[in-house]
Amino acid sequence: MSDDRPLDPVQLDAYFALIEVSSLLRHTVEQQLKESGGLSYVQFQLLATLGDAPSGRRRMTDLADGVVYSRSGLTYQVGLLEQAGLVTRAPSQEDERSVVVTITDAGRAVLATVFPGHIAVLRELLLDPLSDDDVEALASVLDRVRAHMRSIPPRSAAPRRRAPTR
Amino acid sequence: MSDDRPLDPVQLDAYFALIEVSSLLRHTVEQQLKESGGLSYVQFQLLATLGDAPSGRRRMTDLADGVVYSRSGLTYQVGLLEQAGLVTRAPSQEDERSVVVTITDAGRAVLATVFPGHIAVLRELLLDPLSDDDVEALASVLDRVRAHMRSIPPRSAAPRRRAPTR
DNA sequence: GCTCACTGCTTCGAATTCGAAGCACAATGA
DNA sequence: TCATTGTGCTTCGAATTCGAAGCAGTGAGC
Repeated sequence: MSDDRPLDPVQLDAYFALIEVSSLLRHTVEQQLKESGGLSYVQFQLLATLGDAPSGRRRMTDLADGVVYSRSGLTYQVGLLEQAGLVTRAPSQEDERSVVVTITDAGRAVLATVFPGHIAVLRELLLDPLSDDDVEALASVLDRVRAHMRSIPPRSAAPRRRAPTR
Repeated sequence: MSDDRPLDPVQLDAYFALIEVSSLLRHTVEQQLKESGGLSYVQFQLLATLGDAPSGRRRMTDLADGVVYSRSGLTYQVGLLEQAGLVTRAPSQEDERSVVVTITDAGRAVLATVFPGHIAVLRELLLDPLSDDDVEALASVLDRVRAHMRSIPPRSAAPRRRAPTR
């Protein structure tokens, strides 16, 4: 099925540049977040996701999906946020298994504190060297890739306990 | 200096898409590497960098720069690769402080084993939904961003032991 | 109502990660 | 030459990460 020829230089370049740019961006952002609000990148993503949500709440599972993260890691980080008073955890009414996480006022406050610096880093590193058209093009291409990725079943789609080939 | 206005939706979208795409890509690639060759992503990057180098050797520092990684983490991972027999470590002749890492034949073999699957994942996730022009555009924009990032002094550029403001 | 498979989350241990501190060599300059 | 500063790497401890296993609660089928 899949094509064994090597990638051409432009494809390789796109790939390497993507990895390097996102790594560097993430590193810098992480540092800014730590300095200005004592947050890790994941914690910021979680708070931001919650801040966007209708009433500031989401189920653990939905959070994990939005953040590309392992379940256990999520439990850990949400635990830290809870300790810090930035979120609240409570079992769902509808489904006794689910846990609903809610952002607190303190959480929103931290978010507000951290945001300006966050945006400044984005501008400085990512946006400054690009024209509006560039940004548009980048968004357009990556949107398409993202949609494609989401539509593909994850590699280990095998359910938890399932007779293999039987 | 920096502009306090919020980002417009397209800019935000470009940013979020960049993060999500690179995270998902990295996750999937990592998994493929682990299955097919028992390598972590960093280990693969290191081997690939060495494989590209003139005579398969590089100093630790140069490796770290190419990979966006902490020094101590590099020491750890190179240690693992050495244990596995995929690289060799030896002090540099010219500078007694430096350590020169060299890829072994076994290392090249693993690289060769892993590569086809690696490329297949790239195609499947990243390249398939894109036209040649899209890839070209992506590479062009990200190249520019990468060059810009490299030209900016790292945030904590302060030398190791330095009187602060004095 | 019961049973059985599934889902949502947490706990556990092992592996990886980072930054700070330490060690040895190098280079500068008095 | 010798002190002083700087550079390259490693070691150390603490924090984070993941996957596997475990524990309820749900829901489908009988």
